[in-house]
Amino acid sequence: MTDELDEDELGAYFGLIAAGDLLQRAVAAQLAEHGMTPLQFTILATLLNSSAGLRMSELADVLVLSRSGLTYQVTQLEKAGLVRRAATSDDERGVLAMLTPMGRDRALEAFPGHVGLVRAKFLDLLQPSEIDTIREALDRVVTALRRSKA
Amino acid sequence: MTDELDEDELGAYFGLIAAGDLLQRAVAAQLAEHGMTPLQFTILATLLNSSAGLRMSELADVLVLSRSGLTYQVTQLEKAGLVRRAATSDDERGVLAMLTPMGRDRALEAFPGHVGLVRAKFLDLLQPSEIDTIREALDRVVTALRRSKA
DNA sequence: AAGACTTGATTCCAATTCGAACTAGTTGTA
DNA sequence: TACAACTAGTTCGAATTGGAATCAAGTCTT
Repeated sequence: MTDELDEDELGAYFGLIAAGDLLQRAVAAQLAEHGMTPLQFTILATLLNSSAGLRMSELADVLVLSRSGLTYQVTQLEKAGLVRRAATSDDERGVLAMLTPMGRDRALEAFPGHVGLVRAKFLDLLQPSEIDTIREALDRVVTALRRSKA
Repeated sequence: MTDELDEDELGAYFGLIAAGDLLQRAVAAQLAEHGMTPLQFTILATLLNSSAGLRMSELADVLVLSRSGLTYQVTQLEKAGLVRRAATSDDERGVLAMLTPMGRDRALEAFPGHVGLVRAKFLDLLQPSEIDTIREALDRVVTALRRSKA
């Protein structure tokens, strides 16, 4: 019995994976219109809340991305003029990533459409009680998975 | 109000993305012990149900993977001796991918652990009613997203 | 204060993925 | 039948990602 999943279980599992993937694809398609990938949007959105900039390491940790991967993306965003690197005052080794004015503009431009898509393709399809259940249940799952990773 | 998401909405959205990602990572870590990636496992598992083999195109479509991506993976699996290619009888252009006996063994070996992980990190953390709600709600989301893609 | 760890970030390399171009076999049509 | 359009699969090139190695700067121990 442990080596099988019944209809409902399989449905919930596939639903989770498929819904997550498809939603991310839809988001990707939409962000492409703004000339950015989901990861790049996430970086910009994160920096939007930190006007003083964020350390590369902090940013990588928040985004659960490898250091080298972040270095690559920040370099891309820098070439595109959306992000700039700055030295940290205290630690000579540190590098701060922060938005350029254009980066801020582009992030703010992309935001409404992103939120609109999430609403249209996800939240608007659910009852408030379902949103509640999903939030609560998946939070439990996320907590468990994060714990077992450390 | 449309350009903001409240706590609950954000929680459900992040939960969906995070739970999906983390679960896939956990699955990946486990399958790595069997020397395969999630995609490779999915390919093997799919072929497990088609003893006569599947056309490359069909397989790519089922897995929502590009043709070239599948070519690459099947080549890898072929090198590993888990899959073999065969000619189709009717269409000279066609190629069938099918499991080797070893491929079948390896897929069957990996299966219980995979199911066990999905249970331990996901299903066992949820009430039956929650599983039901998630399955139903996400199915609606998946349907909507698939429709808007075509 | 010197030498040994540790830490922040980048560089380099291998793996994976997609799309475009390509090859070969099919189908349709005049 | 011959030519055009199409289909199946592969190959090639570009982008992305993670891990190992590397470099520079801090910190700690003695």
